Amino acid sequence: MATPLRPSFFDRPTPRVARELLGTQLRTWGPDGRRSVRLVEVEAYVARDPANHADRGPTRRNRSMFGPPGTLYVYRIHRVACANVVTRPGQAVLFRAGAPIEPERANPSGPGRLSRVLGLGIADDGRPIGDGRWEIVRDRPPEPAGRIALGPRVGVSRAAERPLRFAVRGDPWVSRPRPT
DNA sequence: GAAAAGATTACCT
DNA sequence: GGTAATCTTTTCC
Repeated sequence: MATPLRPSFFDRPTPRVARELLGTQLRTWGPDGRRSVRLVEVEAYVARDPANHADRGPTRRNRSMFGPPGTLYVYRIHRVACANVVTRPGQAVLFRAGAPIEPERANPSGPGRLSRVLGLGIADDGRPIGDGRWEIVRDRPPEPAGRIALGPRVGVSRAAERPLRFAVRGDPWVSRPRPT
């Protein structure tokens, strides 16, 4: 009983969407078939947030962040692609880590490795959820609040103190540094 | 047009 | 734990 998340799921406050994404399955389809991970770590990028790529309005890089809820936002940092899902205009949730499902031996711990495992790249920027290329499904109840660790976001130099990182407490696939 | 910074990762000691 | 790799986007002059 796997329920695909619809665009309306994402049209809610970003931190709440982020929290509820923990434990869901993120799936893609590509030349090598289906790839999937179970999300164990995400970060919220919100309004009036200096760490948010969209904080200074639309640019070429972040234009997909102003698309409808459920839009995929992929950007490159150094040599790495990182994937997000848009919630409300100019806000998104970054997929930081997952537990491997398909293939079992993959290492999706870290936003770059997660995108790599799923085959997501710049070419996928702007794709709507459920378009046949990617989807998110819920196949188990949401993680209870007591099993979620909150902490500061990783690698950001501005608004670094805001607790907008969400992770499944104690999960071995959560990336470093592990939140307490 | 030039320069700096970066939502990272891999590999070093 | 620290740092280099590496390259695109953004920002500033």
